[in-house]
Amino acid sequence: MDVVSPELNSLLPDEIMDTESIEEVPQPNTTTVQSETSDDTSVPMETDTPMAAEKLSICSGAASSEQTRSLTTTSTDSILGSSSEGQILISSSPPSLLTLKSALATSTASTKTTDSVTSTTSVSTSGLQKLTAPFTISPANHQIILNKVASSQATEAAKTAGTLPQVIKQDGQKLLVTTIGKTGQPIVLQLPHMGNRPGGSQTSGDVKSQAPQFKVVTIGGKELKPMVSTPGNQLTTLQAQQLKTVQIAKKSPASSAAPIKLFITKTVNSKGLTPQTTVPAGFAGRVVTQTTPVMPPRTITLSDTHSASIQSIPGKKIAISPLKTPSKVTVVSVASPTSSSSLKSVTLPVNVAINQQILAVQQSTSVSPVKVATSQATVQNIKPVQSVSVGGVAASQFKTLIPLATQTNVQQIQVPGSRFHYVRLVTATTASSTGQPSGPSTSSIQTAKPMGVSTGAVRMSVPIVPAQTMKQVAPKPAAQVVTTTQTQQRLIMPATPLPQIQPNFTNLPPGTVLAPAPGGGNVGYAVVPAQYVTQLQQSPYVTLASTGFPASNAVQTQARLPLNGMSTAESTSRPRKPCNCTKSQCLKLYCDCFANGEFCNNCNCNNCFNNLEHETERLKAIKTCLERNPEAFKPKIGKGKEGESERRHSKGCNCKRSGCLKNYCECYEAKIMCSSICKCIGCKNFEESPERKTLMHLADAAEVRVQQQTAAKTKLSSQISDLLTRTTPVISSGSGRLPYTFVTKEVLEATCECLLEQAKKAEQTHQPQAEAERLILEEFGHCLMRIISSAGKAKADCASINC
DNA sequence: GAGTTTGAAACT
DNA sequence: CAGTTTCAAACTC
Repeated sequence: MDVVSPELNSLLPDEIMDTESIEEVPQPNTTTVQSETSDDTSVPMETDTPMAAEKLSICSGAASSEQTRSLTTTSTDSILGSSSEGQILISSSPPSLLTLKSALATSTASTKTTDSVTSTTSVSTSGLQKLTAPFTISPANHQIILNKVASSQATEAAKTAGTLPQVIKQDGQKLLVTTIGKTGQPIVLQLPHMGNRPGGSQTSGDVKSQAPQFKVVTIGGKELKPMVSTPGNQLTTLQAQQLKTVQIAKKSPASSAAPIKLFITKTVNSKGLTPQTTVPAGFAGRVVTQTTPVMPPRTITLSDTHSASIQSIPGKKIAISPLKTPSKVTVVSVASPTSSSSLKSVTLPVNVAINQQILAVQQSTSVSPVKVATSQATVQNIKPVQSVSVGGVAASQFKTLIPLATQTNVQQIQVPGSRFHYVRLVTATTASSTGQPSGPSTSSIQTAKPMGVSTGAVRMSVPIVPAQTMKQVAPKPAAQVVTTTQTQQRLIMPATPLPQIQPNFTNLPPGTVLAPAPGGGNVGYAVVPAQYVTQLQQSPYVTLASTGFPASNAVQTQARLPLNGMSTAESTSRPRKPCNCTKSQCLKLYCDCFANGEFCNNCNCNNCFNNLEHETERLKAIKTCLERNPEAFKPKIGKGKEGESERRHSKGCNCKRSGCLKNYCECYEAKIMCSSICKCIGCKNFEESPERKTLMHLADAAEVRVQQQTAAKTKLSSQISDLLTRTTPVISSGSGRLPYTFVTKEVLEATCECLLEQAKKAEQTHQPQAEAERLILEEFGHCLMRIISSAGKAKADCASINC
């Protein structure tokens, strides 16, 4: 296997490297990949951090650099590889590592895209190596973006490169992958494109400015010419933080199909901060990274299943914003509308398995149900039009699944001041014009039937929805929240037309859900950043707006980030602690509720602004926090470096007096050891620490005691309850309580007979009514006395036998 | 429950 | 970036 230089590998995100289950799936079928330049203007995605960008692009043109590789649409296996070091490799070899195939390869479970026809794309390295990557081409304008960086940068870069729309032809189309530069040098992989597409670029000029060190090479026919060349692109070392982008643009030659782009962008943080990867859908394919022998193989799988009948839909884009939390996985599936769509069957599964992030986007028409395979080898038939695939995810990882129920145009929406990316979904009917309201009116929100994908660790994220936003896009009754039988999936919220939302986007807090899209049966569900994880269903705090709710009462969703250092199950099962803030108005990170992305609920705080009533202030506060620290809402406990503890504090603690053995210490509180990045003094929170061990033993013992006590209480309660249920109710009588079961039906009948007899007697004797009543009541009293007497006697007998 | 301690967050 | 202040949770009594 051909491997790009280790230095390049080092640039790849760690998440990518963690990906497992590289699967070779030779795809015999070679199908035509068509993509067409779309008029859609992609919404630039925010960049987590300004960085130098390194870009891999598969573009038309001849590769000039030494590490140039060609991607050819042939029946061979193609490999896109990246090393753990953040290096992105596109290597091909007969025994290809990377396979672009229609099904999600991660799972052995059969993932069938019944309607889709797999096209094979081969990647050849310098003509010496060929990699076949079968993939399906999505409708026009579909874009797949794996991006941690602002899309704007990528867009700009694309503009500079002048290679926006890329077209992959069915046969013989050649893709050259040029790895330019050595260590740290930007690599651009770009599919051959038909022509420039102004405004359609996903990349922004920021790339150039921020990351002068990337080089884009377009391969046009046999001629290779550098698309972008910056001074630093040759062998210079990348900046501390570098952006890597893999862009694959597909464009149908003459068809109306819009180009499909695949961007894999990574920002490499010199500090080793958790990089994030976003995979926009629209293109299935599998990128297998890590061919480096030294590094454990990590795989990014992009499976692109494309039926031969597939026709690209112009203006259709899917951009998945980078995940806020590395440990979260966002899965977005966009389903084509069942309506009269030109598309007969489109399956655009994108399965990306990245260390802690997996983004899977699969798009298909309603006509062709798609099976989704999860990493757990779980294959489900999702409703037609919806399919989500997730692969290779660790159990503890957070994942967000947001199916998009309709054929939609997806646009990235950037919220100024935040790093969150939003996805806009536009129904197919209005797909023609991007950026315009797709739906007839917001008032009509159709029933959305989001599907959850069964992945053990998958959970739906429910972003916080500001009331303000919801006022405009308040979910209509039809909106449905569907959860699968699987454990951790949660919510799905319908996407709303951009125009309605957009005005508020600047104020949207991270995790805001784009609301239900209007328009006929085409309701899209937009995901929103995984930043906020929902408390839906499980949480008593969650309030979902329901049908008929006035806009002002619109959804108040309790969103919650995974508690730091806690697993999903833990965070969800453990009740949230109410805060006691008094001065911060619960709008600063002092407030745990706010810090966790939650609204205050049942708290003890004073002058709380962390609620819908003060959404403006709240949004402003969120923005302020993010400006101050973009990582502010990220979990503090993340994955440590290789060889270190699995979990560690992202910043480390600064304890001075607690010895890091009290809950003052965030590390100790998270039940993790202090790490090298901690600045604590007198730390005793390390593996061999006797104090810590003692403390742990005590804690364990205490926990055991608590559990035992709880169990005992539970058992006792159960017994009492059982006893009460079995024991008939009693009536009080003197010293004790007598079971009223003595008042049986027979007793009642007898009593009534006695009373009737008394009445008859009075009637026969022609007693006045008053006298008759008195006699009856008197008899009733006698009856009661006899009953009580009998009950008392029975009780005594029962007690004597200890019953 | 009040007061103290602690360290993160916020501020300068 | 370092020092200081503010803040709320953790802790003690």
